[in-house]
Amino acid sequence: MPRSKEFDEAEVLDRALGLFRARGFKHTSFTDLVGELGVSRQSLYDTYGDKQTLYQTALKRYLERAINFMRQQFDDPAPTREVLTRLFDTIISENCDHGSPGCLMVNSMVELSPHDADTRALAQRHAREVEGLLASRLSAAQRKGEIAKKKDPVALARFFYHTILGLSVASRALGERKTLRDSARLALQLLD
Amino acid sequence: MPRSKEFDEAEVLDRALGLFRARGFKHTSFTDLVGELGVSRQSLYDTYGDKQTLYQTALKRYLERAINFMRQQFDDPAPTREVLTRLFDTIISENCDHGSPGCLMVNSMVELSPHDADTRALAQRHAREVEGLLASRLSAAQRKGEIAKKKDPVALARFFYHTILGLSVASRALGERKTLRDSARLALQLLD
DNA sequence: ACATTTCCAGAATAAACGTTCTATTATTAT
DNA sequence: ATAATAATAGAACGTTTATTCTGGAAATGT
Repeated sequence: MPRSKEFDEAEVLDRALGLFRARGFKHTSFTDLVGELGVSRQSLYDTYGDKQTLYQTALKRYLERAINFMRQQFDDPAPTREVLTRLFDTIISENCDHGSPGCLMVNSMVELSPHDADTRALAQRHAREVEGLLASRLSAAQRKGEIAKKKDPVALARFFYHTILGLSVASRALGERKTLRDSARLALQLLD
Repeated sequence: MPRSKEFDEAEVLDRALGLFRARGFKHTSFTDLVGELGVSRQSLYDTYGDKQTLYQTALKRYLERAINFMRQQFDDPAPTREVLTRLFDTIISENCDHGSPGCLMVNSMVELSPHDADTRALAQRHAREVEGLLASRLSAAQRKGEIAKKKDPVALARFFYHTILGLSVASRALGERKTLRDSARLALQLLD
């Protein structure tokens, strides 16, 4: 019967994700992966398929985690303003504090979306999901009178999503955490 | 004495810029450039240096144009709100309407800034310039009473810059022009 | 003990890459 | 006309790329 795998499939996938996130798809060679993951070339192919498939798998995992995290934050019964503030701060920290890797989805949107239909589809689906979560929380907050009622929650949700995209780019290339937090605070004043 | 160049150096540089902008640095091979610019390999090397230098030259040209355009928009004595609305709309059109090429600076920030110190420096300098232009126009508008006075114009300027970054990413990967315009309108409500 | 399967190290392959070289032709200023 | 420069096409070079192949060592379940 088979010999069992010597590495943790999920953990190695996460480390691959980290490399792709920091360097991008094209700038991460398969040899880089072999060297830095500590797993042999053949094992990587056997386990995850080719480079493109590995990337897509990592990206899907990343998006799933991002959506779950957001859903979980929005389960918090605290005031929406607080919840959103915490969410933005977490996103900024997450993007800034690990050697400026930015967000894998944003990196993919810029590097791959124009050439790769699959990535483009993932990006569009993810955008709709995020906007949906934001919009439903915002309209609930409006019903509870937590935030101003005169703005369209869907438009507001899209705007906040665009803000997150901008902060991710800025964190990758400029990376001044305090400045980004200030920007997030300012964006949230649109709730008034 | 020398034979004169058969191609317009500036025009070919602009076309190279367009290719880099649409596909990114790594995804644009030198052979692509030779094929699509209609200029021979050797002439490209003789005129612009190697691929990296060509890219940097194109990027600098792009940034110079962007700053000049912004400066020119801000020379308009019209109300700041109108000027900013027009500016955002132009940026969105520019990024959306040409086969989703996005913004070359944003693309560079994501693809190259983490590995390349020169690109990173260019990104930071450009960010400061844009923020500076925005901030001075905003504080002038505050003095004239065109917009609310209670917000810090520097923070507001940074926020608007981050908004531009976000819209550029969204235009590249999602590209729904009307949605982006709505977002820009919403961001500008922070002037109240 | 044995068959099975996975691991690993590294060679092999074929294509694409950036870059340089060669050779020829065309144009200009003197 | 001649010397000098720049254009062209395409071969050549050495590297790097993703991927596959080879062969052997290691470990597991029966």
